[in-house]
Amino acid sequence: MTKEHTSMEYLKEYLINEGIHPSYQRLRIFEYLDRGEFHPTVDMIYNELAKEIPTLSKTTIYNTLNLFKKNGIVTGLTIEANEVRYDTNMQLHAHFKCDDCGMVYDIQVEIPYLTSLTVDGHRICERHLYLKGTCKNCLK
Amino acid sequence: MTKEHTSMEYLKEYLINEGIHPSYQRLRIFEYLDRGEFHPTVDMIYNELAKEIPTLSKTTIYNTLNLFKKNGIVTGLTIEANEVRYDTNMQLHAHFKCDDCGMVYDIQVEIPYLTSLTVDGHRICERHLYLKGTCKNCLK
DNA sequence: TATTGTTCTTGTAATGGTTACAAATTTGGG
DNA sequence: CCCAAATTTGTAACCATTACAAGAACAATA
Repeated sequence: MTKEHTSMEYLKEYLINEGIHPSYQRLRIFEYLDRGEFHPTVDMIYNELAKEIPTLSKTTIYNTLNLFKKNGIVTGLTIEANEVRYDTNMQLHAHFKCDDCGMVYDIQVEIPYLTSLTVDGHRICERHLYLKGTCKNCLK
Repeated sequence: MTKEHTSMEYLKEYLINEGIHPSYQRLRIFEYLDRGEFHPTVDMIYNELAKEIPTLSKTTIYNTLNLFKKNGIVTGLTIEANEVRYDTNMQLHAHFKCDDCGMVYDIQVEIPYLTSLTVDGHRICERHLYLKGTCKNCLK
């Protein structure tokens, strides 16, 4: 998915094309993920969506995210050991996490090396580039 | 630390120089980590060392690894959400994890971009490049 | 060498994120 | 409208990690 805000109808089509039955919960979860550079955790998704979907269960969120991952439309970022953040932007890019405020930023990278299909004879399927430090805003 | 096997005496000096009191447990844990490209988990360290140090506690391993991390002589790799692997090689390098056998390989990288101190105005302190796929051996 | 305060280690219990599981609900096709 | 399949839900289980406090080892001093 791109970062532009997209209509529910479009997202529904998108899920169907990716072989995912677009149930109400799945659609809402995907829509929330796709809103921008949120990179939310399961808790963030739950806390936000439970306001509008009172019956929502955390298990559903886990199930849904695992389904999305299996179908390759979402990736989990394990920048920190104790929290997985989810991203719908499947294009090759890096992530910067601020140690102060916890914000995770998308970083566009131009590293031809990363697009290589193999390294030292190993076949590469996934690439994760994580940077940590103090962000722009917290440096002020 | 480099990847060459090093004597206990040298490791002891090294810990002292880094401001870490070299207790027996700390020394043995560090020695185990430094043996090669193991990148072991806490469980691996425990299972291996408990054979020779029957009183060893997992809490000690956690305490020790956290101390090592705080003093900057060890880094935790969060390639997977459910397991942290530990590395004494503090030089900038990437890691490749095989989805089949679970092995984690060191990858030497030559990416000037990664040594940059800032990106998009954020100050970078840590860099992690994780690759996943199928390793050389499992491809056969 | 005995003393004493400090550091280090250990076991148990608590915590928190994730998964397993089975019941309840919703959905789609005939 | 009804039934079978898929989806959602809540509870309980699981597992890695941390909190905590007691016990052991250590270092410094006299």
